[in-house]
Amino acid sequence: MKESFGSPGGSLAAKVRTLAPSMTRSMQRVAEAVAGDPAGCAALTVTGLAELTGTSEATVVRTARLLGYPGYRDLRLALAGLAAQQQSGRAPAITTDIAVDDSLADVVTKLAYEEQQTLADTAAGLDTAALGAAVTALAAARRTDVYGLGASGLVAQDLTQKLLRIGLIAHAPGDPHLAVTNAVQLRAGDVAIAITHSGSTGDVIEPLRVAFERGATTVAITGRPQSPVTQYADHVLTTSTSRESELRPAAMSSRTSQLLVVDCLFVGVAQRTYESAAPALAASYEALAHRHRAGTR
Amino acid sequence: MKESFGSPGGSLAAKVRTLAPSMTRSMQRVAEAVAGDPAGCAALTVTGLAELTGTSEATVVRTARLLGYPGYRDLRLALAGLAAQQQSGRAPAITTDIAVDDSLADVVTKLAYEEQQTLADTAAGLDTAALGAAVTALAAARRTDVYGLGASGLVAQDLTQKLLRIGLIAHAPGDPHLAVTNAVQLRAGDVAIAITHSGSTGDVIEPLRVAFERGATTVAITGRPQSPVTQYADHVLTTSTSRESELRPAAMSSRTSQLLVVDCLFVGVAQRTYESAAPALAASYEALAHRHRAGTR
DNA sequence: GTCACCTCTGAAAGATATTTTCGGCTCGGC
DNA sequence: GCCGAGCCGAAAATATCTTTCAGAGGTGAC
Repeated sequence: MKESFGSPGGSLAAKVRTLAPSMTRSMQRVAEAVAGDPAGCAALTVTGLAELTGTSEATVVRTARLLGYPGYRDLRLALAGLAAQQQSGRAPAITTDIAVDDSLADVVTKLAYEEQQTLADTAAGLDTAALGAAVTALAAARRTDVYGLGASGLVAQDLTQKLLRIGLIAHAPGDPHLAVTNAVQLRAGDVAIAITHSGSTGDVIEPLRVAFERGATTVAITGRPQSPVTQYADHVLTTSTSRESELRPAAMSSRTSQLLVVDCLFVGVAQRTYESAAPALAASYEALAHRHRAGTR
Repeated sequence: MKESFGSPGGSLAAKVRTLAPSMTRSMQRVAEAVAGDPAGCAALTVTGLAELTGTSEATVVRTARLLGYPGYRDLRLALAGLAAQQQSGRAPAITTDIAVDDSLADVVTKLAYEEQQTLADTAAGLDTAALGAAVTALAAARRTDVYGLGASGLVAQDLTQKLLRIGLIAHAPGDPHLAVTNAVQLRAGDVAIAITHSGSTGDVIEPLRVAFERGATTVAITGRPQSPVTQYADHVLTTSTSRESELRPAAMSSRTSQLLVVDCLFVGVAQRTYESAAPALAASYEALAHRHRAGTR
């Protein structure tokens, strides 16, 4: 299952981070060079870049392909564009990681900044076509299952809650065994969504595989577009991967990224089914009102 | 045809005008095409541009030379850069709400933008002193309860998961009755956190009240600093409230905001308890590793 | 520890794109 | 009408990019 990134203009560094794990050593060297000095690399031919990174032309081309371009030529053009953009638009860039001795005010600033960055990267890297396909499938689904464990499990529940609110039928089984038994019930026209950052969480892949084989439309939300989970996904939605540090585990940024994707799905579905979604939203709001005490003091 | 002056690449149109008189007819055609649609021309090969302008490759190359580039290849790179610059120069300026007939690409952009906004607002409005007090209490707590329902319930679970990962004892009872029975067990030195956007969710206030009366340190994470829940809170952490629209319920932005606050709490606590937190984090990471299948390629 | 297998890697062949060459062509002047 | 100057494009020559293929290196099984 191959998915192309939506906008080639999106942050290249983010793309490199996302795909780095699925790269071989020499490809990583090339990717690093490219992400580190776009302007410099744009001036080089395949051969030049191959020599600079101590690899071969073939590897350079392979890297370009992995980054979503048809070949090196196109990567080079994109690089030139990127360089020009950087030139004009000076990024402010808070570079340092969160340290043990940072003040709380620093922590707040850095966390907020990094999450903003994550959001921007995700938005830039999201494949609108795949998103559209997923939305269409969801809007028409008889029922929807959402699989996710750990931090991703919360995202799965979030999506489920939202879909229920607009009158769709959705489940987010937390127990992997139940997930599989649920998946068996799916058939063509139903939708199954797997959420996993690594893309290789067996307990999440398994129910998706079952759903896939039962003919349901399957969607994977993952940070690794080349990972096992995508084998069984009709549509792949890529979340961004930001560099992690000891104090800020990857789970944190992947959650932010996943939530944005899930929100987009939700809003998309709500648009498509507006006629029924709007009253359903209003109704669920009403139903909760009496649970909140009156005043604000 | 709009051209931006001043930027290094932007002078292309000017260059064309200056040199036009010394150009032959077919070269002018090429120069015009290039100045008129840099982005489009950047996508073409020599042959393509020659066909488009009804001329030959040789003429295209000659034109490139005249414009000051060593050959067409370099002109093309410059063109790509120019196009990217024009692209980015266009201010996005997202003002409008998400509408029913927005394209998915618009939805993605707007959602990302609004969430970024929410993050910035939250970071700016966060009371560092209260945050510090809450962190101190958490770091020293014998045990911690986190109360939240609905969307806030997921945030509560998120915090709980994280605290557990660094070796603290935390619970996020989902059932309001259990929450109260849990709260009864708390005493001085323990911490109770209530998460509610409205600040007036009875089922969340009640356990916090109990905890407060048992002498535990209580924290409220709410969007309404004047709401009932704050009566029983030693420390109040305010989340931002952005304007909501029909397609983007308040729950969405409050969740983003709440998660940032919760992340700050977590990182703060991890800093304070670094000695024990670091190995605990590493250990939980290890434990999960075998749940992920090997390959990614 | 050894073997078989699989993946990664770069050299070289093959395909494209760019540059150069060169001869035909047009157009103005005589 | 004839001549020359310079413009123009077809095609050859070159550079660049892409693909193929076989060896290197690592990994897991036995």
